[in-house]
Amino acid sequence: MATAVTPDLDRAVALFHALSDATRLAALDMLRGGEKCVCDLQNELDMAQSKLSFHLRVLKDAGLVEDRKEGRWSYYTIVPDALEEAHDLVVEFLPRLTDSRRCCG
Amino acid sequence: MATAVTPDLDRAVALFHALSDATRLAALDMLRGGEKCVCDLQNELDMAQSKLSFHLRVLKDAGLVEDRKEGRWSYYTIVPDALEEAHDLVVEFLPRLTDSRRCCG
DNA sequence: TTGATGTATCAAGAAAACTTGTTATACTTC
DNA sequence: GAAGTATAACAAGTTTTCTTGATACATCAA
Repeated sequence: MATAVTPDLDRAVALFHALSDATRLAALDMLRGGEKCVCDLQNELDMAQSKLSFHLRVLKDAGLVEDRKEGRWSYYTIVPDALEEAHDLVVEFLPRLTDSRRCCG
Repeated sequence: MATAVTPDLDRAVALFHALSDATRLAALDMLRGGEKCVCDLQNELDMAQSKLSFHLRVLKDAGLVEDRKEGRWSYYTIVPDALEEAHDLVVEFLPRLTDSRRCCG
């Protein structure tokens, strides 16, 4: 009930921050096509390995992606639930239909 | 066509950045109830005036709110279209259903 | 006009985020 | 093992963003 009315601001800040960087969105965009290894992301995004690793970490910490190790490769995938969550949070900031009186009479 | 497939990363970065701060989300949350003057936001959020002004500016620059002057007051309102835009951008990062083959065979 | 109020803007410092280069670790192949 | 590869993590420097205090401007009240 309360969660439906009052958005979880901390979670929202964390999610939106993770989404607010071009490198991270480019990586997410690649991952829309399915699981990718870091090597592929790195090849296509053409950036320093440590830089990509940093941004993947930010995405992972926000819960937007998951990783999986296999041999010497790490595979990343999008976590759709986290995007749903972001989606819901955005919607929660839409104006309420009621209670729209003005202030400062 | 291309816009439906490839999210506008710059716009997404700008919108998500504007949404990635607790002060700004708190202000937006207040504005869900309808138009408010800066004075009301300031009273309720209890912060330095210049700080609030700074964050309102960020929201305005991102197109998330609009302002209107009346006498010595400034009134702010949410721009629902911008939130719709953010909403759409989030959805665009959900994985595609097709083309989810793995890499690195 | 004078003084008070509401708000925006600016400048300087503080804090956070990002980048780059380096090092560490785990796995694989020889 | 030794050497090479994929990736993570760290450290130092840079850039961006945020905060704070001061100032400016417009409006309103007296």
